[in-house]
Amino acid sequence: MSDASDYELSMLVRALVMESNRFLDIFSASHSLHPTDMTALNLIMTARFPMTPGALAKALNMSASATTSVLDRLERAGHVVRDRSPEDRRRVELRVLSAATAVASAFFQPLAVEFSSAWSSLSAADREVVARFLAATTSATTRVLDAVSDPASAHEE
Amino acid sequence: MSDASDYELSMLVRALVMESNRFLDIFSASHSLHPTDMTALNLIMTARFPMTPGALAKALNMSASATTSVLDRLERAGHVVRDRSPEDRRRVELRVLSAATAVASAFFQPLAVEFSSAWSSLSAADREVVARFLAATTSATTRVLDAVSDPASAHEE
DNA sequence: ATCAATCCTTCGATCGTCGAATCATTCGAT
DNA sequence: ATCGAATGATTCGACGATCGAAGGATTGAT
Repeated sequence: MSDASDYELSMLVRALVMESNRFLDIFSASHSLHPTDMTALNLIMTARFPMTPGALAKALNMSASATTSVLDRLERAGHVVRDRSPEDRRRVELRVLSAATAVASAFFQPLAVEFSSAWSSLSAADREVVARFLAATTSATTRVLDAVSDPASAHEE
Repeated sequence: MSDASDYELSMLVRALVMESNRFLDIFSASHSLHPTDMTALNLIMTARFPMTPGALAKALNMSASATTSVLDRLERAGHVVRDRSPEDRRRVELRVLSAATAVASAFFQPLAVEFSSAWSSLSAADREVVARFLAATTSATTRVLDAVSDPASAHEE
C-alpha cells in the first residue's frame, strides 16, 4: 500500500510551502510590513555574520537597488540600523533593533508553540527521518535550480 | 541526542520553504511568467472542480481585480481560456490549454526526478512518518493563521 | 598616482496590485 | 412579473515595489 507515494509526498510538500507563504503574507500584512521586509528581517536576524545589503540581495534573490528600498523601509520603521564597516568602509553592516526582535518573536512564537505541539509525538528516530527528508528535499530543489540557471553544471548520472 | 530538536526542525522547514520560493521565482522568470501566474496556473490545473476567478482570488490571497490581471496575462499567453458557466452565467470557468500543461510539466518533472531520487531510500514506514509530519505541520500553520485573522479565537496580544 | 573592481545608493521607468465604481446575472420578496 | 439586493467578474485610476543604468565612495593592484 503506497500510503505515501512520491506524488503524494510532493503534494504534501507543496501544500506546506503554499500555506507557509500564505502565513507570511497575512502575518506581515497584519504588522504593516511587506512580506519581503519580513523575510529580510528574518534573514538579518538569523545570519551568523553581520549581514550586508549585498549578501541580503543575493539571499532575497533581488536586485541591489530593490534591497536598498527594503532597508530604507526597515530603517524608517525603526527595525534596522545601517553601520559602515570599520574595516572596509564601502560595506554596510546591518543590525536589528529591539522593535524588530519583538516583531519577529510575535511572528515565530505562535508558530513554534503549534509546531512543538504538532511534533510532540515524534520519537527521536522519527525526527531523524524527518530531518533527513527535509534536508534532502531542500538540496534536491537546489540541484534542479542550479541546473536551470547554470546549464553548464548539469551533469547526468 | 537531540539531533533534531523542534528548533532545528523549524529551521529545516524554513529552509525548504525559502528554497522552494526561490525555485518558483527563478523558474517562472525563465519562462517569462510571473511567479503569481505560475502559482495560479498550478492551482487551476490541480483543482478538482473547474476553477473560477473568485475561488482563484481566495486561493492566491489576492484581490479580485488583481486576479483578473493574472487571468488576462495567462489568457494572452495562451495558457488558459475563460468560459462562462452555462448554469450561472455570472461565473467564469477556467480551463488550461496544452501549452500550459507543457510549461507545468517542464516545471515539475525535473523536480519530481530529483525528489524521487532523494526519497528512494525511504521505507514505507519512513514515508508514513514524513507524510504525517508534513500534514501536521501544514495544519499547525493553518491553525496559527486562523487565530491571527480571526480575533475571536485569539488570546491576548 | 592611476585605473579597475567592489559596494551601496540614487534616479527614472515599468508593471503588478489594490480599492472603488461598473456591468451583467441570479435570487428573493412582494 | 417586477423591483431591489446580492453575487461574480471586469474596468479604471492610483500607488508602490522592483528593476536597470548611472553615479559616488572606497579599496586594492600596478
